[in-house]
Amino acid sequence: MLASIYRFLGGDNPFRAIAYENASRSVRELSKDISFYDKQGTLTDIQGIGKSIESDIKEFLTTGVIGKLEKLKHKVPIELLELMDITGFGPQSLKTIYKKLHLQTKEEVIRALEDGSIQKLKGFGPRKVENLLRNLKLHKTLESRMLLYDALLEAEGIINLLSPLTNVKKIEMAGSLRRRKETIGDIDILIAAPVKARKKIIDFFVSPTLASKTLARGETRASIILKANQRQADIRIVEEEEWGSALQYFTGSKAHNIHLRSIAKGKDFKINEYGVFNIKTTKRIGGRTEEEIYNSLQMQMIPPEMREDHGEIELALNHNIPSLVRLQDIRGDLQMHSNWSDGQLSLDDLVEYVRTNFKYEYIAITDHSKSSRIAKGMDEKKFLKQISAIEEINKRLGTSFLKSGAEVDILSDGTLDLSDEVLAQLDWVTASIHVGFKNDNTKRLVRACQNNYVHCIGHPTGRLIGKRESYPIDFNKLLEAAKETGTLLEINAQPNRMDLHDEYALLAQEKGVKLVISTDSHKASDYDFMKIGLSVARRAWCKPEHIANTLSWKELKRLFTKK
DNA sequence: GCCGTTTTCGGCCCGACTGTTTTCAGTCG
Repeated sequence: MLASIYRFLGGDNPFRAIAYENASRSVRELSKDISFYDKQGTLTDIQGIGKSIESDIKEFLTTGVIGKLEKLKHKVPIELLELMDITGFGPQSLKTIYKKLHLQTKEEVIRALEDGSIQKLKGFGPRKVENLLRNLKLHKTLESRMLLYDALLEAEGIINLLSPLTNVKKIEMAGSLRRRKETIGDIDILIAAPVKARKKIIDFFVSPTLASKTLARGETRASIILKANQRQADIRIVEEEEWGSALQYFTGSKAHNIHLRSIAKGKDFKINEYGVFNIKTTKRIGGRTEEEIYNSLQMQMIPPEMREDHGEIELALNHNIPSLVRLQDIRGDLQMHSNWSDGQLSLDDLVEYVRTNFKYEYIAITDHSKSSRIAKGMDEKKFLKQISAIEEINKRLGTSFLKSGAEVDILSDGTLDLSDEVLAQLDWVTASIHVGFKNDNTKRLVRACQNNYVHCIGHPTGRLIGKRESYPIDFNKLLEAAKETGTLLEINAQPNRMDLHDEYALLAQEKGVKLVISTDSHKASDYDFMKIGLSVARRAWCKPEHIANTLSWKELKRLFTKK
């Protein structure tokens, strides 16, 4: 809020607004609550927080308000500032509208746009007014973001259409999509093509095949609203020799790039989307590959998933970038549902499909337990029957590929929905909470960890992105319990779960709690979700050693000798 | 307002696109 007020006030010091924006972003991205840092007295260790903002935060934590903000609120049309979230409404335009027409609310602005009074102002022509109105409308439909998985599918579709065009030398996703953020605002695609080929590529991109609206089009870039899902997609076209610098630039994040550029500046280099340049000689040093960009600053190449300016640049300068876990490191999927409960495939079909399409060494069938009625949960008797069925299939195939398992419900008191006798006979037990989202579930989860037959806690926070918040939970207590009992935590790879999310997965990784990436699949197309879980792990800076299902089955079971 | 491997003062990423101008300001990513 302070950031947008200062942005609006602008004037003598525009950098104050930027400072507040930076601080606000840092606080938003903290893994722990801000009061934690206050208690520790480490607020000013947070990037972007100095003496002044520290005292603002302290004031807010003790009194619930910031005096400075309350005063400023009376100096600016506070309701108008909301409009700055909408494309086209910058501080200067709003200021003009406010000063000349004395408008106070969003509704008044919309009316003034429609009745032509804004168009009479200097700098507001008919096109601008039309765009502002259109962006206002658009903002409503674009409020929610895409899930990573949906955005990936959409982007792959666009790439498949564009890549066969003449002279498309290279094409790749960029932006938050390439960094694999859990939700995506718009789809960014980068293309390498010679100048003469660009017009045809852009013509195709903005054509009705893909676009329902063209937002902007130039010689090197274009923005459209996709026909398929009414989301925004952008393309940029560069020369092949600019590929690395352009890909680096358009992948971001913004904070990562700004940090990188300031380092470059200190070395008398300049980085832009066209390459790395020596400022003094104006000579181009590199830019054909991303490696050239980072290497020119004596840095290691940084994987896209790490580029958030959360300390990865310092790691790269010290050549300490971890070798992140890769898809080919994953040796098995440990949460899969069959048609014995709510899955679609029979055990036979499931095994055949996975063995044909994946190179796994093992998979665990983890059907639901009896209290999950809606999911056709199974009782003890049925689990015993399934164990024999699995044995029979393994025997017939001459392998031990298929592991018997369960996704057992954690009941309200923290006990489990299956008897220890049956749990003891299963190869793999994941325990999850499926009901009771309102109460603090820390105790339930800790008790589940303490059960000797539980290997893993499934979707530990219970959130559904955009639909349901996590149930209340003291995550640090869960981490302690997991660490103490040697219980693993799941990165559930369902696109709308991604649970643990990247920040919690990072905390677990730092604490030495091992993680498991599982698809929680219910049908054949779900098996692909593994890559979603993998991107969470990579955003949490996980190496293979942090992920238990990169181990062979023998090594995996050895983790539980304590239990 | 924040920050520091040239700096505790003087910087703060940088180029494309749009629309309104008639050479550029505003906005975005």
